Amino acid sequence: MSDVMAIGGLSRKTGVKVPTIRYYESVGLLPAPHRTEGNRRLYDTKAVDRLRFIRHARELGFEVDAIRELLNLAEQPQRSCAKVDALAREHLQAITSRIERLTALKVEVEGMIKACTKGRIAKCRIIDTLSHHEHCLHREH
Amino acid sequence: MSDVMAIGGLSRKTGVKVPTIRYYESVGLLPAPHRTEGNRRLYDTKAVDRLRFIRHARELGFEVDAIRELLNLAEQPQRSCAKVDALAREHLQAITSRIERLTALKVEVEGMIKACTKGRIAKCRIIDTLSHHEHCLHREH
DNA sequence: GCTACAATCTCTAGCGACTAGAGGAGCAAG
DNA sequence: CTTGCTCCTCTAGTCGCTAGAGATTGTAGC
Repeated sequence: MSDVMAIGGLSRKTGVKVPTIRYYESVGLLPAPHRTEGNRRLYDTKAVDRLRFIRHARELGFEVDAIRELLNLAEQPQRSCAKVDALAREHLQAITSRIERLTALKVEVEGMIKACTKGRIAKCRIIDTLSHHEHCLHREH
Repeated sequence: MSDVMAIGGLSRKTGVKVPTIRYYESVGLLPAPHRTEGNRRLYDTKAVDRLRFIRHARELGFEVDAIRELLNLAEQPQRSCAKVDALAREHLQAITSRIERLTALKVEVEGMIKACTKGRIAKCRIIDTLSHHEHCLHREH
């Protein structure tokens, strides 16, 4: 197995699309790799690991800025991982509040749909609810 | 109470920012209003209602395309509201699947954080988990 | 060596739903 | 009359990519 590959090889190994890899380079998640004489990017297995890390963090919903920080931290093995923990907790908090918000929306929309009597639009409870916020269970959205 | 107002008045009455109102006009959610001689937009109470409808639907997470459809339907009171019902159900489905996905992420991130022993990054379970997808509970994210 | 064709390069623009800012004109109050 | 607010249009930025144009490089078959 060759441990040096072009961008297409890296793409196949990680499942990350070629333009996305270039994008990650442009935003500083991946370092600019060596190039061939013909100006093509050459990657080694370290790049594979790093890209898998990025990909996995993205799948878990971490934002690019957070991933940049995580990558920096990962390169300083002797440091305390308190910062890493904090970043993860921050992310967890963001996920939790998104879930809460969506759940509240779900309740409202479900209520709207249940009220629908499948009649004419003139009497449509859904249209009506959308027109009048005060019909909502919660005012805070 | 004057029933004709400039864009700032409409903004104050609905809580929608001025540039957002102009944006809604540009994407066809609000019709182009009459103008004064000095080229300023003039709105009436119908615009207030329509904007409140838009705003409320947005707060409930409906996308602009769906809102455009809902507004068209709302203008045809004699039609059956089956389409409205379908749009709402579609939206509910989207909310539900977003919640499911986020809940799965939450479980993973919580697991990661719990595994953290607050030591050095070299042994950090969070960094480790991010590096190795196979440590995850579910493979499908 | 020559010819296809695939892979890669850079650059620009698009998505959705706004938001921010520049630079200029209109308008009411002091 | 001038200050200061509101309004106008236009452009560009946000986020994380994705799609495409047009040019170049590399490779496989003949």
